Amino acid sequence: MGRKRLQEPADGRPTVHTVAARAGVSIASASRVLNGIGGSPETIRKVRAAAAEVGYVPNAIARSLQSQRTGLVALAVEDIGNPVYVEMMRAIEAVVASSGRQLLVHATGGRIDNETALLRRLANRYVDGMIVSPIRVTDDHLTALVDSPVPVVVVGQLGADAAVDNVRTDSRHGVALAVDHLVASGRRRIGFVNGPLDTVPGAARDAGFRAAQARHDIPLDEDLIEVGDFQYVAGRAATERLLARADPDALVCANDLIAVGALHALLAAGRQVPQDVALVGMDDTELARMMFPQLSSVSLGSAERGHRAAELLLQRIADPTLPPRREQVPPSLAIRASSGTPLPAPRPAGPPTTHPSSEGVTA
Amino acid sequence: MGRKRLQEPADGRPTVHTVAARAGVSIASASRVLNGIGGSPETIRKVRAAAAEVGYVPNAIARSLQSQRTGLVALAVEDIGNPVYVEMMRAIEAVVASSGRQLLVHATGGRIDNETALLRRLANRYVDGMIVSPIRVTDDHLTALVDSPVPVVVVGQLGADAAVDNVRTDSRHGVALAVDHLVASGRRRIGFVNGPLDTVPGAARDAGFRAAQARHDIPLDEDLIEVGDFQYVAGRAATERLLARADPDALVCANDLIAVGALHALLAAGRQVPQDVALVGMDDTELARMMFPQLSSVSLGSAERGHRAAELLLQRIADPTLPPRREQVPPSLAIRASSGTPLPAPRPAGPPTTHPSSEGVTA
DNA sequence: CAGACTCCCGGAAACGTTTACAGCTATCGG
DNA sequence: CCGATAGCTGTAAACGTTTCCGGGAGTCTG
Repeated sequence: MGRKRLQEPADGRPTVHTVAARAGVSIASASRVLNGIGGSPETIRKVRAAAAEVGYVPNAIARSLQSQRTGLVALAVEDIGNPVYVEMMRAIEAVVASSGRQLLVHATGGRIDNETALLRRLANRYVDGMIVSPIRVTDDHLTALVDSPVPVVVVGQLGADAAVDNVRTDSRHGVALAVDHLVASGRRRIGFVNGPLDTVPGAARDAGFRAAQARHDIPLDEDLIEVGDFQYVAGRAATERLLARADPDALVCANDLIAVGALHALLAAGRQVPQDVALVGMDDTELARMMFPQLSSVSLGSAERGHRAAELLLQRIADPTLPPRREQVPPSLAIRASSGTPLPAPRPAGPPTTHPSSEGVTA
Repeated sequence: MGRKRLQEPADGRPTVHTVAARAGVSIASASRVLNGIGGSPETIRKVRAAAAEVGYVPNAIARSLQSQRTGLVALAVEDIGNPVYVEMMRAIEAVVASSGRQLLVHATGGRIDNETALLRRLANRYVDGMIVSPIRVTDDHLTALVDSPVPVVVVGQLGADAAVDNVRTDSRHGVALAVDHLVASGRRRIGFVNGPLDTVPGAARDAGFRAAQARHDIPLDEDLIEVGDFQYVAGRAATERLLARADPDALVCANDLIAVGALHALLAAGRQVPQDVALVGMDDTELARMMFPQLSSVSLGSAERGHRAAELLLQRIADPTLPPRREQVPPSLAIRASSGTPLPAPRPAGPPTTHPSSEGVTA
């Protein structure tokens, strides 16, 4: 009796040993019954009873150590306050749930160390896989991604040849869609409110805007370009600065949060939207439809990207030997009240300020 | 040699055994070096080298099984799309990070089974503790909360005597603040757009509205009360229904998402805010300040509640024998442009529709 | 009625880590 | 020069679970 294993841990919580002892069977039998595989009726009864009496609840950590899986998948994004990530998350969640797993989200808050720390911690087996959408990518970061012990899928641009599953869009082209639309509506003094240039999306959108202007032979006026943060407050402030020194007849914003800030700044400055200034956001989140007037916005297919990323991840979890793959989702433009009705209206349209329809016209 | 432990698991990933063998030391020494405790200079060198060569990365699951902690804390909320939870999350994150842990968020989507499933899964040791903010509470739920293997703190109303740490606010009183303010501004036909009555907050706010009306001797007009969902689209639809049958001069909304929907519906119907209809939201999220005009809103102290909940949780993790505690955060009212300037303006105010200040006057 | 087959059970190994313990060597004080 | 002490080291147990394997009992078949 002396060297017998301690049945009740100091912690007081029952283990499978506790219920096995109480039921008078071996831990193997207890485990089998608790997992619903085999066992004679009598054994089943005894084990179930014992488990109920002591309030047994299995230790998932121990189970995972044995089974080498946790049933959890993580998503790491910059900022959950941005509705675009919420939409992405919902799409991912749907796919992940269908595989019987649960999704956990972590907001990195753009603290890059935080993100790598998370990678190192979570990826070390706490989760079966991970989806990351970094807006800044360092080398340190990249190696952490590549030799993660657990499958990782990246949403967003990444160094060309990184050996990681990757779902991206073409936000340069997205900006071009917006500019084309505004030019076609007769706008010429098109302003651009961007996010930080040292982020991957910020840089891409800047390049896209300049290229589009050039393609339309519009001379570039740096006064019409302003940079802030990918946030509402910064977008509003940036727009105020821009309006103080220039007089745009249209504004392209690098995301919807910025666009909402711009709308606020415009209205506060007494400009009418879209009569005086046409406004186009980006990401096409619910936020764009919540505004009055509703905002035109370039969809970068966040939900679609999330969906694809989740599927890539599940496939890689199922077969880790798969070669790294890359998928691309094309942008599209949803035209709504904030940038006026398309010039030759194909169908009878009411006045733009009354009951704008929930559905944008997709270009 | 026959019964020697397998050094390279089928998986191919190196374990502490791999590096120990490669360094020519015992696993104990290897583990010590890797954890930075002790070891002769020579041993340290050899182990470090071996670890680097094979690309060793420790298995966090195994470590947790041994140490009985994971360094993770989870937050489970209804809907991350609602900015109120984002604010709460940020506050929680700050506290949790200061304890060296990381925060994971799960959106239950209101699927009650999902929430209990999450509780049972995560709480079974995957995380060191958990904060839950349920909007519907069933018995099943409650028992899952009470006998969770891991500390749990609930944010929101809960059955009076549940033995769980709990942080709440008084949203009945919050609604009263809104009504008082509107009545004081001379409004009499006050409408109310609420969320589902079978949710805890929905029921509380309904009771609060009725009580406040009664206190002001305003006869209750059921036509002025409408119920939808705690979402933008539902709020807009509910407001449209309400406007179709009644003519309010003010509207109280059960949260900011609903309030934004209401604003959209009002503007689309040609009503001026606040001239024709004064509007007050609830939760005082960033969304309220993003609108034009900015929305008055009843703050339920979400950030503060999150902060308190996180501290309660950390304390309970440190000492699980603590008796269950309950804390209460009082509501307050932020008055902004959507409900007009307070009648006797204490300081010179510009016209309400120009550049509304970012700061509301707190009642 | 013997052999084959099925079903159930318990012992023990395994997942990968940390750590208590004991043994060893080298150093130091007297 | 000897005993105490400090610092390293390796063996083995532990965390709580699942699962392989061999043995025993019962049933079916020829």
